[in-house]
Amino acid sequence: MSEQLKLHNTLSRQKEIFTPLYPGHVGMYVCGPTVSGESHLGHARPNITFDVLYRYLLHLGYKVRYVRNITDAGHFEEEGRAAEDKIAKGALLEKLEPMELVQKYTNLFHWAMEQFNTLPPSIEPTATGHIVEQIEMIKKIMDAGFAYEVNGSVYFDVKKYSEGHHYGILSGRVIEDQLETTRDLDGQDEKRNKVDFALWKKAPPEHLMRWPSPWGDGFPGWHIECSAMSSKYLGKQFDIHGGGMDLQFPHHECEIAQSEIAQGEMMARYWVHNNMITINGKKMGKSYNNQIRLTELFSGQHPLLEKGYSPMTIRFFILQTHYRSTLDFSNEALQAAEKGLQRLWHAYEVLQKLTYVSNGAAINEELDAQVIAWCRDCETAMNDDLSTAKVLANLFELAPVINSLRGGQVKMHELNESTFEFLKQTWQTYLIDILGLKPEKAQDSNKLDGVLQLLIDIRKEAKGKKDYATSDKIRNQLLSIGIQLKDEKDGTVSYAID
RNA sequence: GGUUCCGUGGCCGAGUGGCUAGGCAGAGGUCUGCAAAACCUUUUACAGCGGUUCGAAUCCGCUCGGAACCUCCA
Repeated sequence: MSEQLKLHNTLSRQKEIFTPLYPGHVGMYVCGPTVSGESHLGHARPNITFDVLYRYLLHLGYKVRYVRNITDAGHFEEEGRAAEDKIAKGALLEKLEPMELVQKYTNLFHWAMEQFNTLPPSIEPTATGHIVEQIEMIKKIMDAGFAYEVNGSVYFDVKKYSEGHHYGILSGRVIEDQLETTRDLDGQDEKRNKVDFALWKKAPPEHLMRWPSPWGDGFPGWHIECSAMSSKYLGKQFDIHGGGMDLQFPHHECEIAQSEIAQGEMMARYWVHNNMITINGKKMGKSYNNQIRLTELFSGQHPLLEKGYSPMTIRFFILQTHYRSTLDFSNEALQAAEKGLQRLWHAYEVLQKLTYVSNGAAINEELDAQVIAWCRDCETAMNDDLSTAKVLANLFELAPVINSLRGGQVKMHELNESTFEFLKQTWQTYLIDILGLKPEKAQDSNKLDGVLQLLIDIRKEAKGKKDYATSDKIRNQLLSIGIQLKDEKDGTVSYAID
């Protein structure tokens, strides 16, 4: 009775059973970052969410092509540098080279994603690398009569589109309302209607990024890249399109309209949107001036941060909430996550060291069944629209069982061997492979381990002689540098390094 | 104003008609030379008011409060 994966489809506003277009294969497109600035905590959410979806699809045995774009074309300026630029007209090297800026933030983004242990997408296309494809698509839309040129810019005619198509199908917007609020604000604009959006923008002389086109020098509009690149790599129609909820309108709505006209099909079948990260109840975003950059988050260098938080703590923090709920940032919540994750790691490490032994004594049927149930429920939870929070809750339920096996409160023979193997496999599969968490502490080198074993021995000898001054000194000094000794139930001593 | 969504115990957060969520914090206990860790036990819930139902945190209505989108935004 294996269950099927269900995903919440924004198009229907319901959870739907996921069936790929082509059996065994999944095409997934996720809107990536605009690399005109440094990534902040908000950016971590979609990338971690869709990384988990990607990993889960792989786990289910699908061959997945995961495409995540880099938006590196547009009206970019770097803060603090734009002003200088206008003055420094001299040497080429003194000027801001747009690709330099874009490269810098792309590198930073990649670095952060690596910290979060996200798998790289199969293809990571850039907007600047697909100008030709975008121009071609714009031409198609013009030929079809759904776009018009004004002064070297090209706009999509939303009003005309809406006469034969449902503009607002994704976001639930009503075109008439949009048109009405328009009239007052119209005027100086080149657009026929305010709802129209740019496919191509004419570049003013001082504009840094520019490419030649049939309509003169300019740069692509804000939505066309996703339509052009997704169809190039995933086909006219593909399975999953993901991104932040704030992209539903207008970005994804525009993508749908463009693709519909250019290739006559609804581009994606399942639209998956993650919710926002808030801070003090407000969305973290540029316009609110409340974003915490990832570099600041890791280092703790930010007025709102009491300390730095590791990438895995943040990943765990994000996965502890369902991806469609808002997630409120606070130091308290992050610190709770940090401790919770530590507990999970401890149990994971203990589990790695356990091996099954049985003396033929009776199985504790109740416990055995309960362990199986918690393990099985991980799959059920993931299938239910990626309930990562529930998966983690199950692992937390299992943690005391694991610790008890180590501590002796529960004997190994109380579990069936198959149950124990299932337990081990579940942690490996869900914690490591699917949720993508990984141990962060520096690999314990053999030498460090040797030193610690020596200290543990000396402490043991001291304790044997009731020389508690010495034994406590070893324990306390190690603790002060972040190494915690743990006296286990069975008399052995283990340690944990911060 | 329009569209959409949310309001769960000290904090964070699952759950969507009946069955313990979970984490962090707090309390008590076991263990310990004392601790820590670990294990066991445990207090405080479903914004308010009405309705549907044998039964609602869960469905419906209203009220109050909050958020997102409608402009670049993950």
